[in-house]
Amino acid sequence: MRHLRDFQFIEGVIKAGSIRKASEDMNITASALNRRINRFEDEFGFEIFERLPRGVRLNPAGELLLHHIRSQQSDFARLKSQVSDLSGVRRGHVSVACSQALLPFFLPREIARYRNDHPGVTFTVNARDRVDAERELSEFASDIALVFEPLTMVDFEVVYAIAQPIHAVMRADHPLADQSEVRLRDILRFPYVAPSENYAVRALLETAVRRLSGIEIAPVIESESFDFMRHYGAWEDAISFQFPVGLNLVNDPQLVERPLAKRDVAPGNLLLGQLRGRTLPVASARFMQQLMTVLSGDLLE
Amino acid sequence: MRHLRDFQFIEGVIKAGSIRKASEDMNITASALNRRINRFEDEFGFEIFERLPRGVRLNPAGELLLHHIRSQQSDFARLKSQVSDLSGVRRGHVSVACSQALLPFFLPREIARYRNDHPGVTFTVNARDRVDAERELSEFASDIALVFEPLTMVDFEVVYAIAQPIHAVMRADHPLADQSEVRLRDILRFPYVAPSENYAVRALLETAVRRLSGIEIAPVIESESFDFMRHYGAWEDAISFQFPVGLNLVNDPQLVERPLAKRDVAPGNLLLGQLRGRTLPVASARFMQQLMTVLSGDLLE
DNA sequence: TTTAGCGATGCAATTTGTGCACCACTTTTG
DNA sequence: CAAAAGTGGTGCACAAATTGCATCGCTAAA
Repeated sequence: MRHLRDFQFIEGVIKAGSIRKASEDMNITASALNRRINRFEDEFGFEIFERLPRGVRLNPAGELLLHHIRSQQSDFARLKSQVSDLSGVRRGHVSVACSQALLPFFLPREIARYRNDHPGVTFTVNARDRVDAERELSEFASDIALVFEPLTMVDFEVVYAIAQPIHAVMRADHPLADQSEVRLRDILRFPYVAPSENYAVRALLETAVRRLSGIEIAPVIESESFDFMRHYGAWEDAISFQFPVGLNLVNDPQLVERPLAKRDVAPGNLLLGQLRGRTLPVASARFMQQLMTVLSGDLLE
Repeated sequence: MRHLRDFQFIEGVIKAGSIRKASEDMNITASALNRRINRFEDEFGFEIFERLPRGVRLNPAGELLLHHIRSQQSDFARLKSQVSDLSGVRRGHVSVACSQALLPFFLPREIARYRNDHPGVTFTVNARDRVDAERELSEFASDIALVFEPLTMVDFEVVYAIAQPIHAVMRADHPLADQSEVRLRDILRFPYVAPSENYAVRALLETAVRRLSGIEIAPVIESESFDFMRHYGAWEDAISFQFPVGLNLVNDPQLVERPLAKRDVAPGNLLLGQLRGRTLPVASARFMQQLMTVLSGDLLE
């Protein structure tokens, strides 16, 4: 669109780091691009770039402008999707940043269900940790985030939160498998695998174990991949940990899941969120609505 | 700004109702303006105007676009104000749509206090009824609304609500003046003035009186101007009604105010609000913050 | 039926944007 | 220490987009 062209050029310069480099990327002469930038700054009333000997860099005013540009592009995309909506076209794109745990079962199921009703809607799904997820939201790179307790919460607006007790996953013939809930103290006597430190499951386990003084957490395997840990159980009889939303063991007769006793370990919080103050495109808003519905339903089961 | 020019032209056409009329208002030929509109619709991918024999009118897609335009202009203004803020300029403009009752004392006092700290900030204040106030918010014509219980609430986001019991205003030598609170039944025996039907005070009184079957509300004067009604008390010994936030009788020895008994008349709700989902300019957000503080303080007094 | 007002369009004039060559400057490189 | 390789900025001629004018076809009001 015509009215966003200056913004696109500005974005290009930001990404390239210099006007000349950007000009090569964008099929325009450096001089023309330079004049566009200068004219914009003139009309805007403020400089937005620092001129350095090796290129340009955004100044604080430029940072604000960049956020405005991103927000504006996203707004305009939403407008177009709304308009095609009322023309009966029903298209759109949803991008989700989520914790690893949701990749194998939960999100595929939900996205398939959504696309069954709205085949014109496409998706982007990326695994992101809590910090990156929030950053993606604020850069308008993702519409929706679904993560476990982000650390920093300035731009993250929690739309829905659901407590997730940690479950222990073990073989069906494991000595603890006949208990309806398992005690942390019992688990620590058997081999177990655990995620590395910057994952919510590990943080909660550490906190809980620290209360049982004298015991230290000592997984036989430490990994960042929940997928790996879940499959490892097929080879060694070791307990792994997962949030229920990441589990779907009904078809696997070899494995069972048992919740950890609530008095031992605090539950994690699965947070469904978006960029604070942002109005989502129709498709994303509807998908978020579906997630809320299914999450609150899971709670009731 | 350059990138908003198409939008300004579109707005002009909407306001004028025809391309030719708009072209006269905006120093451009009808043909050029016509081509701008057509080109925009081309690039946008949808028509936004219905072509009628006597001019043009927005179609539904155009209505959505118009809202986008308004929102965009307001966003850009906010961006500029933020940027000048970090240049240390501290300027801005706040526009308030409010109930009549707040015009004589409350808003003048608060605005003066705000401008004492921020002399660069200018204000627009307009008296609007509940429906018009909400419409102004959604058209980005006002930033903040301060009204008594708007009827329709779709676009009105209540930021702060405070209950306001109706007070009776009477001469200091009135027979009821020695009571700390007055009963509705007693008041109805004396002459009183009341606002016309579409004001919250009147609606609450009607509801209350309707419970006292057999009695009908019968003001000796009915007016839309609270100012007039308050001053009328100087000429005839009649009771008038007001919300406390609209009163400031400490300097007037002739008049006293007494709350109506709570069990007789429900209190009104003074609602401080903005357009749902909108991020206000810095100046407006700060002024709103001040209003919240003072309103919650008034509650404690 | 006439008339007045509307949006659309072809064409020439004009304004605006672009590319090229070059400048002044700073950091990196030899 | 000097040359080289970057950078953003600028004057000038040319290309492209925009505008204004005249005019068409159309519809509702007079």
